[in-house]
Amino acid sequence: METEQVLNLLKAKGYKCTPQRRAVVEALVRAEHPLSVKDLVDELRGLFPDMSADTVYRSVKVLSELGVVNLIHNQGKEGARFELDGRPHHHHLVCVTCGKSVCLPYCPMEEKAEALAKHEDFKVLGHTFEIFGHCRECRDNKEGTS
Amino acid sequence: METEQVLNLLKAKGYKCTPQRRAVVEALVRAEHPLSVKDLVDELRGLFPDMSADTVYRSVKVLSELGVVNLIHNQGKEGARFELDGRPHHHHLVCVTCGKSVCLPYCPMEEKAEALAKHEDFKVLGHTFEIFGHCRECRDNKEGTS
DNA sequence: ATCTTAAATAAGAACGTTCCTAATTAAACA
DNA sequence: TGTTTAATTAGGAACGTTCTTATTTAAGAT
Repeated sequence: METEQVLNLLKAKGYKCTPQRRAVVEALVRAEHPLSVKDLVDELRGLFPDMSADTVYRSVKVLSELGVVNLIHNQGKEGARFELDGRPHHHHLVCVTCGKSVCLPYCPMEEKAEALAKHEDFKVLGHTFEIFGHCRECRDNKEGTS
Repeated sequence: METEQVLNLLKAKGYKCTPQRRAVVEALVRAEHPLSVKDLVDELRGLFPDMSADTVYRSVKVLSELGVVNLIHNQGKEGARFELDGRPHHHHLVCVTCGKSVCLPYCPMEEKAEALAKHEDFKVLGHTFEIFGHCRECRDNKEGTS
């Protein structure tokens, strides 16, 4: 997905297109892997020396409400990560050692879960699903150093 | 599940049985619904005036590692909640307005997810799955006041 | 081009949670 | 019973995230 498409979507939904937001979108478009808020702030401080972390948080929040960005919760000490969503909704395997995430082409909501929520007369807004553990590489490294 | 069983399990696993921990366990055994850390701290300050929040966090962490306590992550502003796990592993519907949670007799890991993680050669440590939205009551209240 | 206004911003306070450190204490053993 | 030791504790610092407030600004209307 391209920067202008995202910005048009923002406008269409009544959001303003500020230089800071454009920069956040551009950084996400450029990114090869999911970015943390710290990644984004550090990168964007080059352009906007007093860009606040809050602006990044609010930008990615809006973008994920629009479905343009995926939020990857991290169990570990590291914070959340964000990626542009050029593909259908999906979830992640997250390595608690190195923080890397692998996309999972599976969503439990498409199965029984949605029906169960309906059954409880619950208006669903969203859901989380993540698997965390150790990736192959981190397990190999541990063996090597022990 | 009863307090002494839990404490025996703690001992059996090499954890110490401190008065603070006993009190945390007793509070969870007594509880009718999942408790937040604040709930626990407020309640236990009666017995231990300078009980720290950290002690509660560490206690419930140990208990959930032992599989005795379930952690319910909350998306809203309110923090996590904990409940004694007397039943098989399950997940929750969480209302983002009132914070209440409803147990969901369903776990996506039992289905395709486990196989997909294996396929990525990923050593699974755990997972999260929660559905959030508005419960019936909160939707009714909103209609009434608007 | 200017005015108006609702939305976005930066800064820092606040909140939930984790981490660090020094002091305390439960449990095992002499 | 007293000693030793590793686990646990309280307290506060630190971290990620959200909220509050006062200021700025993009976008639409004049």
